[in-house]
Amino acid sequence: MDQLHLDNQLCFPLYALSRQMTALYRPYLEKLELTYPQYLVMLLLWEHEKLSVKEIGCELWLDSGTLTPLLKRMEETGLVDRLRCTEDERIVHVQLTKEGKLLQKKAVGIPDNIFSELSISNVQLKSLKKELSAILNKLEKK
Amino acid sequence: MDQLHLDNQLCFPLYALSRQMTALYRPYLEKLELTYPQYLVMLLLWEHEKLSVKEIGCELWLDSGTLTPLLKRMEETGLVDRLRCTEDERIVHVQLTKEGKLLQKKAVGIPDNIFSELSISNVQLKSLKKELSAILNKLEKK
DNA sequence: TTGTATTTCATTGTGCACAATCTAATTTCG
DNA sequence: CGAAATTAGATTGTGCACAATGAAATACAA
Repeated sequence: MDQLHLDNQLCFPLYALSRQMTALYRPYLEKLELTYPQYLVMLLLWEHEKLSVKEIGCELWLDSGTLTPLLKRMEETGLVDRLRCTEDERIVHVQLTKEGKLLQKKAVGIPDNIFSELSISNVQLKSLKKELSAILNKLEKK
Repeated sequence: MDQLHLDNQLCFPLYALSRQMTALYRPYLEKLELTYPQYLVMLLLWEHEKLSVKEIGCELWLDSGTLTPLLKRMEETGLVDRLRCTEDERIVHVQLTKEGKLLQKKAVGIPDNIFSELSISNVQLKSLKKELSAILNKLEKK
């Protein structure tokens, strides 16, 4: 029954570390009044002028049941606008408000701060990221 | 602003892969009527006759706000007993019922099934687990 | 011993995640 | 064209996570 020991599970450190990493981000994100998933949406929208809910979900591996209420909260706090597409009314486009765009300035330092708290080498960080991404991309999206 | 690109974040693949991994477990765990965090509690209790809520939280990095309702649900489904300690009434001990112990037989095959779905080498799996655990253990528990 | 601090768990409230279901819009195909 | 299938989001319900607070029991110090 060795496989059933917690120590022998890959998934557990993945699960635990993922939560602890978002806990590392939390104090920084609180200053911007963002949660970690909201921060991920902001990262996407700082890169792309306009994205549909579908596109955001595709990037973040999240479905509308998660994104719809999350984006509504972000709309309420004035970070994004949600616009029903006129050509295809099934689609909702999301884009940053002026305030949302300005928030980028306050977020610039976050990755460096997190990195320094981790105290691992840049090389190791990148190889780890690569390994995790490789596994992730092998898992089929339903 | 390169650091603010989704692709350059370590935390994102960690977050996304963690969720996708629990999604891999889901079909197997549904047959046992367990969620992934409940499965982690079962792993601990299959190894240890009796654990306090505190000890479970310490192992899984979860607090009572998460564990209390989770353990109550597991008590309702008949997997565990929750017993207030008589020597120190602040403590609640958790232990498996007969049914809970028997469930181990049905769970034995799960890790191998997950492993085969991942299609990565055993060596890579172990080194990855080790790296993640190392980072995790460097992060201070509050 | 008595007041204070600490420990352990429970409770409340908010925000994800995600399955299941629904609605409306669009596409496809006979 | 018109019915059936597909697609994009929204809704509902359940179960985590976790901050903040509270309550009760124990430890500890003066």
